[in-house]
Amino acid sequence: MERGAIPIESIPGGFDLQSTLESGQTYRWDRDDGHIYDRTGAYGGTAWYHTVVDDEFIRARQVDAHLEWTATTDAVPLLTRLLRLNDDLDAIVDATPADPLIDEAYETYRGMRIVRDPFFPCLVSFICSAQMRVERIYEMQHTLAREYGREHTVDGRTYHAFPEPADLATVSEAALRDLKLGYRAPYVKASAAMLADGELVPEDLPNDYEAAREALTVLVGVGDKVADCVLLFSLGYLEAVPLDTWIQTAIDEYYPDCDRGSYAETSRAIRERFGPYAGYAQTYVFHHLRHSF
DNA sequence: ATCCAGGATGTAT
DNA sequence: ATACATCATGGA
Repeated sequence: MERGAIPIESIPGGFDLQSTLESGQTYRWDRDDGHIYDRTGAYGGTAWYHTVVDDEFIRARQVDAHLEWTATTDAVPLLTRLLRLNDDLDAIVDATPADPLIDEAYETYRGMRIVRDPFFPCLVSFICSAQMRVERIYEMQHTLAREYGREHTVDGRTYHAFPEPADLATVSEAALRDLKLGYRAPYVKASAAMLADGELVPEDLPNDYEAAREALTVLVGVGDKVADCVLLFSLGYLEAVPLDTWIQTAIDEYYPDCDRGSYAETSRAIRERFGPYAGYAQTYVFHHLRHSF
């Protein structure tokens, strides 16, 4: 195992590991203490988190102004990619128009970053997110990894990667339903098969945001909202604004003029108001609304 | 018991 | 294009 520490001061705009990993963006990091998704605790905690990505095991925590890690390889490049450590948060905040709600969210959770999750686990987690609580989405992804993900043994303990598309494409729908995926089971299986067959290649998606969103909806169980989540939390389209129930409530209360009736038009109105990093603003507001509840 | 949770799909208009 | 019922599961 290798180990290291990234000084927080070297991360432009600061960093907060807990809010980044426990804000409903990614479902691929587990806390060592087994306590998933602590909605009551204050941020700035020093818990260890771990994940398996690209056949590598990574463990990380934030303490004493450092992002500490141990891993089966040099984790700095991986952490930089997964947690978008090169994003200049100050510049992103500066580029976002002043707004009371967004300013408050940025102030409260400053340091939280958009993640860059691997495509397939991100896709599956948000297909599963339909009409589902965040805590249970987490459970479903954990179960999928445990049942069908490749095993990694580290210090005598077993961890699991997330399954590949081909792994879930060949699983029966009934088996997925047994994992409590409900009506999402056939969606996951069908989309996994499409990816395994190369019917959609994430790397070949158009650069244009709206075109990419439209292209993603060919997958089963993927509408505009899930597509936006994948574009934002995996593919780096920082203007993507997932219009979920929480954000819709915020629109009703704070930005009623942005509600244009349809998803596409409301999305455009929100993006015109909040700019090229509207996805960052959305994620801060989403987390702020849920966490302050 | 009834409602709701990071929605999408099939069908009818 | 838009409106509606339907889709599992578990917690409040």
